[in-house]
Amino acid sequence: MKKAILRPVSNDSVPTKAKHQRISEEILTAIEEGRWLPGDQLPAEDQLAAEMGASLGTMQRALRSLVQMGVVERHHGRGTFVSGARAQETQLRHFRFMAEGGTRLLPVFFKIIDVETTSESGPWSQFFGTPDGEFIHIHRLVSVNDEFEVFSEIYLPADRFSDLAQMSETTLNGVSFRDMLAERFNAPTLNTRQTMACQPLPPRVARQLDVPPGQYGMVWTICGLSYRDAPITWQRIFVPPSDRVIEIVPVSSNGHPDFSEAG
Amino acid sequence: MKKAILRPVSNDSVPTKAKHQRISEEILTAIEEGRWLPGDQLPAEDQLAAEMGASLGTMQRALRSLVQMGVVERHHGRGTFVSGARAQETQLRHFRFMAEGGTRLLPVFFKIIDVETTSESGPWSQFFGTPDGEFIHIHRLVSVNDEFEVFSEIYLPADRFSDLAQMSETTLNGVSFRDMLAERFNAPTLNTRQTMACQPLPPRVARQLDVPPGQYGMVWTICGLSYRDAPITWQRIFVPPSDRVIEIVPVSSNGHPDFSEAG
DNA sequence: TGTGTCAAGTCCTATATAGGATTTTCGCAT
DNA sequence: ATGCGAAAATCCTATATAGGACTTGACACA
Repeated sequence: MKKAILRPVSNDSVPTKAKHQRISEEILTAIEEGRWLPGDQLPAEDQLAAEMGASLGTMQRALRSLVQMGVVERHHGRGTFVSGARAQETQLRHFRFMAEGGTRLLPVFFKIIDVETTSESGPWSQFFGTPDGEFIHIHRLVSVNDEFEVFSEIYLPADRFSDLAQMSETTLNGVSFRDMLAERFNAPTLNTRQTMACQPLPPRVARQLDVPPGQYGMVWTICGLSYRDAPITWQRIFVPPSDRVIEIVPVSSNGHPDFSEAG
Repeated sequence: MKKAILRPVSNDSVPTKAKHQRISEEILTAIEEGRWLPGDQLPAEDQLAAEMGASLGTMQRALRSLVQMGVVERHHGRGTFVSGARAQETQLRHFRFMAEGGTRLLPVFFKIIDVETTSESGPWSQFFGTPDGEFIHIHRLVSVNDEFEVFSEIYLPADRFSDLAQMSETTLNGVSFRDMLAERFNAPTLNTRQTMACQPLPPRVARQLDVPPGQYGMVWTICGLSYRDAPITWQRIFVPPSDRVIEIVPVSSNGHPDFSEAG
């Protein structure tokens, strides 16, 4: 290629990003670092544009993309706000439980079985990228709509969430981890990677769920990601089969107004 | 409200849509009606803008949203094209099969077991909104990576796809329905609704898959939607458990460059 | 024949600007 | 106090315009 020769010496292989992208990332970083907290109102778009040396149109485009990511919300005539845990309630569950008619089932009760700290390695340590790290490991029984129960285990990096290990079990009981992590640790779950398989339930789980040993069920793995896809939770949920057809439906990842601009 | 009183009489409760949305829909309609076919190149953006009486910026915004929907593709310096089946290959599978290491498994072989026409009602007729309609009903064995097999049944509305019923089984053997419907019937699957459950496999399925009767497996329902969420396929897939941990991973609905503008 | 250059076609980014729509605030008259 | 109405703050849509970047194909030249 001739052009390669003609290029200036500063050939940063990174193909310079568009301004609206850089702005979008800059704002994301600020939120990620907690300089703006969930619920906070951002400066007005024209003010932001001026501050960051961009035109209004460019700033609007950057903000639109943040809206799509679920990081901020904009309200006509009111302002732009950092999304809180509440806002994400309906978002980003790739799956959710559903009854036969199509009505939605919600996890209503979380009962802690035990909390321990471990440095055991496994898929979770791979997910967190810290093979020798310490993890908080929590077993829970989750009741869905008071109708049936699933067994859940969660791994969290111990260093980042050390405060959590010291919370009493009674404090943790009954709360949604996702909400708690978003509210108390500025670690909202913005995206997930999930896998699912049909396997015999482990003996311990079968015992807890009160099903026969060797019973098949669904094993559902959920990796929770936050800003910039930083890993925050590794979770495995064991779902026993039930004859009242309980289903799991996928929800699109950005929860979103799919194709919001298309109406 | 004062303003309500001052409003003109033509109070169409439909809150007038934005121009870029109307344009986006207009183009979508044209594609939907086959006035532009998959692979076709659309006029240049400035030309389109002129034709439809919009500014360049507005047209670009409309086109961006169509890109996000997966309806068209734009290539810098080349043009804007209606997405074909090929383009959707990586898109919109909420789930896909995956081996333990994370490598992807692809359905490689489709073997037709039988094709029949039925007016039986069921969840499919509800999905299509035609309780008394006729449906083409096809049973297939699908081989994934030559490693394991799943059993699949598909329902299609007979009126729309009558040509299909007349195709010979040998023609249908081995093809992906999604690709075939997109290419031959201008009915690309742009979105899906899926549910999953862990249940005993029906006797017939267990026999076909060569697993013990009563064996638990995953029952996976996929409703395929096309332009404007028009229903096109109702499919149910029966997956036997396997000890080589076969998993199913969700893929975000628009397949996309999730948060494409954020980098 | 192969090669390099140039031009046309196309999409992409960005700006400045104007006006409209929605929500909140606040002062003022009752 | 209460309610009304104007003003301010904010987001939303749309336009016109300028220049840059990528792709393709034609044409001249070796």
